[in-house]
Amino acid sequence: MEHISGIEARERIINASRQLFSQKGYDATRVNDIAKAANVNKALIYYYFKSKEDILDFMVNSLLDNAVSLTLDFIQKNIVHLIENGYLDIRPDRLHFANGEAVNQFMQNALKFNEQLLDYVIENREIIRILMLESLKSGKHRKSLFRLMDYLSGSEKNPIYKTISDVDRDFVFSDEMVLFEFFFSILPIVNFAAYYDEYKAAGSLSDQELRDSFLRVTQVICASMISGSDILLRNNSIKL
Amino acid sequence: MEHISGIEARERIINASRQLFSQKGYDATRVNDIAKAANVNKALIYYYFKSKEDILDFMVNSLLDNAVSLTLDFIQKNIVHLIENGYLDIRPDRLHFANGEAVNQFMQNALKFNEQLLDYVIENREIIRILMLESLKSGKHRKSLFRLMDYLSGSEKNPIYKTISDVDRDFVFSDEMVLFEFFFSILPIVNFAAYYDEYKAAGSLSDQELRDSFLRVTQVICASMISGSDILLRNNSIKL
Amino acid sequence: MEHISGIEARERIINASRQLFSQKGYDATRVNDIAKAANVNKALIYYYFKSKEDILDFMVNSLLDNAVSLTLDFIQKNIVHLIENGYLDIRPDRLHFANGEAVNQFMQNALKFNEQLLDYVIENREIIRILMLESLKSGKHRKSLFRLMDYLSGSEKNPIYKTISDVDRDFVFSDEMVLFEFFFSILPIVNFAAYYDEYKAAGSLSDQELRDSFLRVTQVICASMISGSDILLRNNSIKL
Amino acid sequence: MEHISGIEARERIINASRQLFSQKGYDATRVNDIAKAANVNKALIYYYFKSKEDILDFMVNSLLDNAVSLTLDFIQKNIVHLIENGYLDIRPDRLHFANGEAVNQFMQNALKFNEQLLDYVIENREIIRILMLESLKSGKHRKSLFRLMDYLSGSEKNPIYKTISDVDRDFVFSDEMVLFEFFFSILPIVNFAAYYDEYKAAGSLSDQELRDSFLRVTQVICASMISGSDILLRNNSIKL
DNA sequence: AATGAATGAGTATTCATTCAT
DNA sequence: AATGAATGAATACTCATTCAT
Repeated sequence: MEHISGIEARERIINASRQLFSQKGYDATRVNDIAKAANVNKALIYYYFKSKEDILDFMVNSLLDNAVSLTLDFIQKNIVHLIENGYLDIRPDRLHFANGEAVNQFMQNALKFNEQLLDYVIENREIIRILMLESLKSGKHRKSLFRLMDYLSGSEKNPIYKTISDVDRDFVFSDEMVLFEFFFSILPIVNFAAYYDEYKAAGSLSDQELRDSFLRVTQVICASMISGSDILLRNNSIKL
Repeated sequence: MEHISGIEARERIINASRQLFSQKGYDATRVNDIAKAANVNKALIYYYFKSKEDILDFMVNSLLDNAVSLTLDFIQKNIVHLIENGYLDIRPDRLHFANGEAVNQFMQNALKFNEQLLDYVIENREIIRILMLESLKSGKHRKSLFRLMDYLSGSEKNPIYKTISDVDRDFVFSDEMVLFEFFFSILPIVNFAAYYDEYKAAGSLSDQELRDSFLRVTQVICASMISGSDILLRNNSIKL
Repeated sequence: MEHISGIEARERIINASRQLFSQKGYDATRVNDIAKAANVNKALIYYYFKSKEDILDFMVNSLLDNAVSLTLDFIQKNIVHLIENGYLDIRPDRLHFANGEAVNQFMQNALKFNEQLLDYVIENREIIRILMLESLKSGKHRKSLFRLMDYLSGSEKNPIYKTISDVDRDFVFSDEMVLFEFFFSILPIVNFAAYYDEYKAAGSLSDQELRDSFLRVTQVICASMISGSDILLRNNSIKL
Repeated sequence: MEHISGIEARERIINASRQLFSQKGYDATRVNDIAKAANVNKALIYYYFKSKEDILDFMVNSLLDNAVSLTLDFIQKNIVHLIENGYLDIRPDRLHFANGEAVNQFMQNALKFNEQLLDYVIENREIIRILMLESLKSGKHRKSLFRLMDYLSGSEKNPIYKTISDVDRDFVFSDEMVLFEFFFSILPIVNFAAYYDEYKAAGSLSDQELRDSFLRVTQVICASMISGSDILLRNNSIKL
């Protein structure tokens, strides 16, 4: 078997694995099939990776690393700046902005971030699917998805927390805010990516419409966290 | 092997399967392990079920049937009644209520329904997990989760649509509303159930607190669909 | 595949394994070959044994157990009796007998024991071969052969030592005696069994002649341990 | 990978192979492991050796050649001289010496030879181990160890026989003597070397003590072949 | 002399399923 | 209804060897 194109064998193995893991799940994917799809000798897979699981680990880790750096970048460029200048105060229940101007700027930047994030997850939806699949099982990657949630918690090890904490000493994540963020922000995005193709096949929206619709709702959710919105969390107008 | 308790062998097989499928995923679960966990002879599994897949099918189908009848019941008892009496008009972007009284009644009933639904999915979270797991793969059950979305679409075959349509001839589901409902209502609940144990292990909330927090947010999302809320969908204040 | 004869499948697997391990060594024996030789389905081997190594373990352990019980039996019936009646005193360098009569009786019994032992090892020479093979490697059975040597050492756990010690309080194995016994008694017998077929093929002796010749030499070695023989161990006529 | 020391790659390959073959056996040794242990590229092994087996052959052959020349040297310098001068007559059952002086000289020289031989085999115990390991299998080297026995047989091709035969026309090896020599002289030495490390780990003797003990017993065995010893072979005092 | 990449044929082990009783 | 034994087809992984440079 020759170097068919410039894409190196190792690269082809990763691509084929991603596609197959994403389609059939890790367990149902056969190393044989990866070899065929990647057009390499089966043994070569073991030349580059210690085991089938090693391929999975590699992919999961790269994804998480990327997602986190994307988020950190946003916070660094936006939240930090607003807090430093006194335009934003993060309280347990809401984000409090100094004025409408600050709100507008935040919402605009949030939109940009969400657009960027959405594009990233849609592009990487195969790995996201794998990540979800594995996080639902009891194996090694059960907690992988929850690593994302860790970035919503207040630990010194959490770079996101630390970044905000450095400029806002009083800052604290409330449990309910974390839950809200996780189940109504992170997971919807992850789900959106994971079920993107399914959803598109089922619905009538185009790529662009689908993306925009989702973004709009994302902004709604985002807005609901801002003080002044009549949608409130705990101890507020809505009683259980 | 004797009848250790009154629980029949078939029942034990189903329980063991549910637990194992939920933990390790269908593919990674071995018929051998099911036999051991159910404390039955491996061959007996094939006496009760045609194949390993047959066990999965059985469980997925019973869950979906239950979830749908639960929802239909809610709609029958609430939505239908409100529409018939002219208190509610479902429009593409929002739910329009005749007065505050109607809103209050709706929100109260929605809360009851969500409580009921939440309890149901938490109790059946193992099967939900399996359902998610399988819906992420390309196999037979890939579309199982999307069957739920079908109940948000306007098809004569959809009993929910039909039920509402019977009392509101103009009624139509807008694409964006379906998307909103699916990604920000159904999927969060499904995810909540699927990740319930993981989330509890990671966070600090008790069963009750966790459930209440989630319900509160659920109400927020629900409220955002009601006209008068300042959170609006398409063609509204939030521009992309 | 049917029950071809009365010999059960498990038995056939063991026999085939013994033969193949003995011929080619454990590592060079293929589970496939065992299956063919035993005329069973390859998977059936894993029904009866956890792994290829498990078969080896089973065989090595049965052999050692048998050999030890054979030896214990001899000591119980002979040595113990002689010591109790004051006919034999085991000293660090030699066996001291009360009179020629005792020597004769001992030598006769030793001959019987050696005959029995020789027949046993020749019959089980395949496993002995395996045992030697494995004891030369660094794996799990490296020390298996040395378990035999343990029966020449003075430990309360050693049933042979204990048996003799019970009737002769002063009794002690000298290091040199153990070495002598091990390298010039046990190992020659083990080697004899292991190389039996090779030796026969190379030499001109019949089964009977070969066996008798070896026995005669065995007796010589045995006799050399008796006081009065002019062949002496440490601190004796032969100086280095 | 660079030339780490002056030891050439080929040398390092041989050393690594010897060690690994000796530890794990030929079959269980991987070419990969040899490459790592020798700190050379795997392909380089095939530059120096035709195949894995080729490495084994090389080592086995060098050992045997050395051992034989060592023995021939001893016979040339001692036995031949004694026979020529009429001091020694080799008969089927025993070595007959003309007088005590001749016996003493022989025993002294035998001791020297045994010391030399012992040092040689201990130093080369890794290869000896390999030789034993392979001689127990059915492969190409099954007969390697028996090549040593060939030097005890009366064939014109046997340089040892020829050397003695040249000075003692009546000389003949009796079958029983060959058996005695092989199982109670050659094999114990070979075994001693093969199990040297194991034995040392198990026992309490130092290198020096262990070597001396073994030598002493060797002399005992040697002495038992001399006429006048009361330990006799066939047709003698010990009857079966 | 040296090496990173590649490969065909295996190798132990597993697994869902079936059979005979 | 229940079971111990049996099986064909895989399955992940290995290994000695070769190739191209």
